[in-house]
Amino acid sequence: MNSDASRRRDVTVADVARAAQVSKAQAARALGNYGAVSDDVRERVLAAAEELEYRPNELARSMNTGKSHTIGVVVGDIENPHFGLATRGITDTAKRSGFNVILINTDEDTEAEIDAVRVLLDKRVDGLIVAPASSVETQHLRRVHESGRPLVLLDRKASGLDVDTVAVDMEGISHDSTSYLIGAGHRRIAFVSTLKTGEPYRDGMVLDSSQISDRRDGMKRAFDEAGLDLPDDLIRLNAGDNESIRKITRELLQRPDPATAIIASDGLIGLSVVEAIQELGLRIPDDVSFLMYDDFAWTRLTTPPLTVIAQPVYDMGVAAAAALIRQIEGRKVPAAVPEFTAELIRRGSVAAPRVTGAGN
Amino acid sequence: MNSDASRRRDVTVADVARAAQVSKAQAARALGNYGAVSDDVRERVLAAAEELEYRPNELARSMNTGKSHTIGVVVGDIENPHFGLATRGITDTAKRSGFNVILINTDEDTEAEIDAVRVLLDKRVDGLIVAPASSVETQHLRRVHESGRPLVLLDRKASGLDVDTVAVDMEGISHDSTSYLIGAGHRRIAFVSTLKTGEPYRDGMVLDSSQISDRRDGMKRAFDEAGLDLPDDLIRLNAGDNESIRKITRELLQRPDPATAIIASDGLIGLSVVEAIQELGLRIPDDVSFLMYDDFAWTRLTTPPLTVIAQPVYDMGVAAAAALIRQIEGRKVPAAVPEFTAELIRRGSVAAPRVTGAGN
DNA sequence: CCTAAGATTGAGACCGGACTCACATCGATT
DNA sequence: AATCGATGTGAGTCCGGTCTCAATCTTAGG
Repeated sequence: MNSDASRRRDVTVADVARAAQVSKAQAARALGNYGAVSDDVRERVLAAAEELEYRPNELARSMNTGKSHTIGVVVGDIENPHFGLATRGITDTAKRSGFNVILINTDEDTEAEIDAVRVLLDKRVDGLIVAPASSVETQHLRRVHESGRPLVLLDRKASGLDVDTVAVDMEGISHDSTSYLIGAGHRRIAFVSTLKTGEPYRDGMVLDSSQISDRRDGMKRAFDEAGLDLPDDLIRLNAGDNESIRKITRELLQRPDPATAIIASDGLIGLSVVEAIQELGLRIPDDVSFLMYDDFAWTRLTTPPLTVIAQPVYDMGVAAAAALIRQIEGRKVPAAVPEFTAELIRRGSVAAPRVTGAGN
Repeated sequence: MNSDASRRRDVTVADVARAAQVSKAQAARALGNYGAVSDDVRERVLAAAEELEYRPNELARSMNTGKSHTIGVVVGDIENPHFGLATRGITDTAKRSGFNVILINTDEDTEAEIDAVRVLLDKRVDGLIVAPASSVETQHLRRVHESGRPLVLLDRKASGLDVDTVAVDMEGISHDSTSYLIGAGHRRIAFVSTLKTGEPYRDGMVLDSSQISDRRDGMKRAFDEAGLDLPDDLIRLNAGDNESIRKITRELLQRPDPATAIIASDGLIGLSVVEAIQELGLRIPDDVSFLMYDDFAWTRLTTPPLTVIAQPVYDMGVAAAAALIRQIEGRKVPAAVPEFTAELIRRGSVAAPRVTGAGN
């Protein structure tokens, strides 16, 4: 009928108003569903809008409402199912409340994170959910918080930053699972984490990630309670790619006084550790016990199925989004973020350590 | 020093201009790095901006440039590592070119997809990458394309829609892997997919997803070439949650004329199928051969390691983003999207079928 | 020393909605 | 019939940038 060529410009309220023979203001009111509009006008405007396939420009709308109905999510790596699931919880919840999600990956790099936060702020997101790469370098997050922009932290705390934080009680679960290993007879328990540090682990070292330092603390408490010393020499940081993790694993198991149990700090590391163990021809749990954080579905399929520490990741994503949206919508009630607890799921990868001559 | 209270309003060019004692226009030019500005003015403006911690409002900028530097990504489920990895490829590439990503999940529901596309368009994204839930219901995508908005499809084609599509040659790899199974002696080869349909599979049925129908075609060709008939009764659609997949698997293996090999159409399904096989007390590959799409890392850890069809998912994400950005930046050269091919990685889950009395 | 090309600069329009304000309209109140 | 609060309605401003345009300043060539 009319101009069917792919015309460039979008249809605006002004166009609709003209077609409906009313003022721009009236058209805007009818379309935006606010103010007073007579039935007659509303009908004509809506009909014209339909006819012209009018779609509001959310950008323009955000301009003067100040709300973009968008939240920014900054995570280390969506490729990691842990974050994938959390992100799912966030997006599901956001969508339910009419919010969209802009996602940015940081590769656990603080510089990238600072940049991501800036970009998101420039885009005027209504709020931010961040899984901070560092619990120490947090000035950028502090600035966000001080500027009054809603902010919720996921997975890790930020030292000295009093914001809603959705995370499990890592110290507790770390303590419990370590005690479990100690109870099974293990003394040489290794812990492998990706946390990047300039130097290898040593006692008393300040760890950049609350998640990791809490776990270390939990392990230490468990050892203390058992009247034993935490084997500092078996705590390994800087586990990066598959290759480096396998190297670390080999080292842990082939040293003079080898680890009899290994705890992997996440599912991706766990994968490589198990691979390395298999490559060494060792058997789980006969030769070495294994336990990892993240209850990925595949852990049920290995032989033996793996004992893991399950975190309610999806629910945590939901809670983070809910808390953020609550802040955005300005409910005064802080309505404390629920506490989440991790759970030790005992499958088959932990057993008593192989008895060696040392015991005699 | 100055007002330290958390003031609400953001700093604008006008504020900076005032502080630098120049006109708004000049300040904007200095900040936006366009037009002619004297060194003196530039310095003062930049200093003032720094001092006031000025940050441009990207929304306002997008308003009149018409570009949001944001691309919309619509996928079935980021929780699925397949999409997680693809998304990673997209975000990495986008970031490198200065684009941000808004992500929306559809749960493979066309209604949700239509909605997602609309929302993204309203937000004036510069372009869209969509993994269409359906290859048949594609009017909404066609409309996007016709409106001239850059669009790239991922993983699946949309019938009759001539847009850049990043996908592997499914028919080919399906043919090859089926031939491989046939070569190993299998005749009763099952195929399990999540594709939702109102009714069970029957010969000649139109399948909603190009991915699935291509695979069916590939299987059929392989059987044809071997002078055999494709066992229609072993093609199962509507595999939903873990429970239903296990049920389907049990049924496939416990029927009178059971499947001797199962192909899972993605890694999530594969997981449940393997679980069900283990629950039945059957062994892979002695009792039943198994092969799945998606080369997830954990497939190396099971006993035996699984034979899989690997797709260069990350690279496909990269290619999709690159193609989209190319469109956005208006390069006339179509620069055809590269062809991707999947690869059959033979690990240990395929063997000759157990010899039964039937052969005599 | 004069003039024109080129560099600077400020005023103001504009993007597409939301919203304020002043001015009708209109049935209801007394 | 005069008055009043409750709608309806249109003109115009604003949000925070970009960009056009005309005016002003420099500065080099003649």
